[in-house]
Amino acid sequence: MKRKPSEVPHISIERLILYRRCLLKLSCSEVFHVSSAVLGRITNVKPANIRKDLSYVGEYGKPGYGYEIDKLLAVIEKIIGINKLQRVIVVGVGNIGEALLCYQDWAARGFEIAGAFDKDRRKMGRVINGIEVRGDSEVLPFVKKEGIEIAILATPTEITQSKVNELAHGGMRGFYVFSPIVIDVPGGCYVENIDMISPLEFLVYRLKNKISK
Amino acid sequence: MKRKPSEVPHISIERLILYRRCLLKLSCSEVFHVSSAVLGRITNVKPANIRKDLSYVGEYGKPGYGYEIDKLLAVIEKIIGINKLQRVIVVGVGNIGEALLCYQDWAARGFEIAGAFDKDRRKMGRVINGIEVRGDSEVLPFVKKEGIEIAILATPTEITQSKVNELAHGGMRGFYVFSPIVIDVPGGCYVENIDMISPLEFLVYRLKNKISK
DNA sequence: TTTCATTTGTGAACATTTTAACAAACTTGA
DNA sequence: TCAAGTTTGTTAAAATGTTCACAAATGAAA
Ligand SMILES: NC(=O)c1ccc[n+]([C@@H]2O[C@H](COP(=O)([O-])OP(=O)(O)OC[C@H]3O[C@@H](n4cnc5c(N)ncnc54)[C@H](O)[C@@H]3O)[C@@H](O)[C@H]2O)c1
Ligand SMILES: NC(=O)c1ccc[n+]([C@@H]2O[C@H](COP(=O)([O-])OP(=O)(O)OC[C@H]3O[C@@H](n4cnc5c(N)ncnc54)[C@H](O)[C@@H]3O)[C@@H](O)[C@H]2O)c1
Repeated sequence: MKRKPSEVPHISIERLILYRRCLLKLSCSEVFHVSSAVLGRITNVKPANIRKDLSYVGEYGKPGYGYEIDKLLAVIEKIIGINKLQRVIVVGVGNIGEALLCYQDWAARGFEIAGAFDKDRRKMGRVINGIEVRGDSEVLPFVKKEGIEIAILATPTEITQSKVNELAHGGMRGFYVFSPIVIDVPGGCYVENIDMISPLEFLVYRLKNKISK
Repeated sequence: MKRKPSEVPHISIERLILYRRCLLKLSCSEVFHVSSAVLGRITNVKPANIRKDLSYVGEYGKPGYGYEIDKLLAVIEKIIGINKLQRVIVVGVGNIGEALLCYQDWAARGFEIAGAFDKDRRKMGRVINGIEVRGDSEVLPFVKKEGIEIAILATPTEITQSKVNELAHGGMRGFYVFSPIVIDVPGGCYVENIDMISPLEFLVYRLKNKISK
């Protein structure tokens, strides 16, 4: 029941991303194929659910054998669109921004931090993990020149929305935002938001009510 | 249609957490009540959905008027279990751990970082944002003495699972884990996991396929 | 080659979640 | 006090997501 990528349920895409993460690890070992049962044990997803997710993107498994890991990885990465390197920028090099610059696995996940920007003069010019922090005013020329479409925002909550507006106006299309607020973007732009604290609040709820998920 | 808390759909709980975040901001302004229509505009959730979520936890709205913000906040916080201060520890004071210690809004969200632990001698003894970093070996006595039930883990991916095992064995019940791996916990323990990179991968997919959510 | 044990892909049943619609309840202002 | 306007809580229908169960396909062993 192969569908066009845009018709794959969002929730299946989210699981595909999870499968990929686990497959990447498997592919470093001496295993070359994996069954939905085994992948299910690794990911905590029911095998039938995995097979259905994978059926949306084509038929890549062999009965009695399972899925070839490398082939499956390639297919998932193609569907998600991370089969080629994604170059992104980081705006706001504070606590979170600096942690992101120091993250070691960007390349393994298919990303490259092409540039980092902060308006604080004390941060400008610093080189963190090989990435130079530039002045905030350089961001628009930079992304235009480098053809960057995605920005990660780790700016103070109060200024994040206006920063998004400014970047969207300058042609930025995707925003990954760490501020715990609901962000508006103009048409043709897309935003993903994480609130790093919400899952902790959910954990408190689960603990209190003994909910195992 | 009031249910026991444990029967409120998980997805409604997640939205309650979102509502709370927005209500907290509203409560700082001069507004005292809010309708599902207005809250819907703020949160990007359809009003009917909001009313249904709230109906699971009781009837707190007045027709023709809306919901009293303070009352609603109290109810949501009671349901989630964050009506009293939650004391947690941070294990692993690297990039993420340090960012967490520096986060300014813990108190506003109902949390307190009661302690921080790292095994690196260079970090031990440092005081970050008023929180002393202790040696890793002190963690079990500390949590026993202080009655801490929840740990935030920002340790290197390779050691996170074993750290969870150790803490679970020592009586820790809830784990909030930043390593991008699936974590196993013994019965009676609960884990929430975030992979800070996955949402970015999802953003790439949405951008490629023009999916507005 | 044949048999046996696996495992896929999928249709159908089941479960959950969202949405629309509206009577009833409340506020406001005349 | 009453009428007009607003907004809730709830029902039922629609939409979406999960799980089951099994025929068909394949690999592996004899
Ligand atoms: N630190 C955490 O653990 C944590 C946890 C949850 C959420 N958050 C959220 O993440 C966001 C970032 O948090 P943080 O702790 O890294 O903040 P931070 O204050 O440490 O860093 C913000 C950085 O943005 C820079 N900045 C300010 N205005 C700018 C501009 N116009 N252009 C470019 N850079 C600018 C500042 O100079 C600073 O370096 C905040 O919205 C915060 O609420 C952080
Ligand atoms: N940095 C990021 O932006 C980022 C992004 C995505 C995911 N993550 C994940 O978050 C986790 C933490 O990342 P990080 O960048 O903060 O790592 P980090 O290496 O900067 O910090 C890890 C800290 O844990 C300490 N540690 C090691 N063993 C310990 C032990 N047994 N007990 C206590 N402390 C111990 C180390 O001394 C170090 O200070 C990793 O799993 C990483 O993959 C980080």
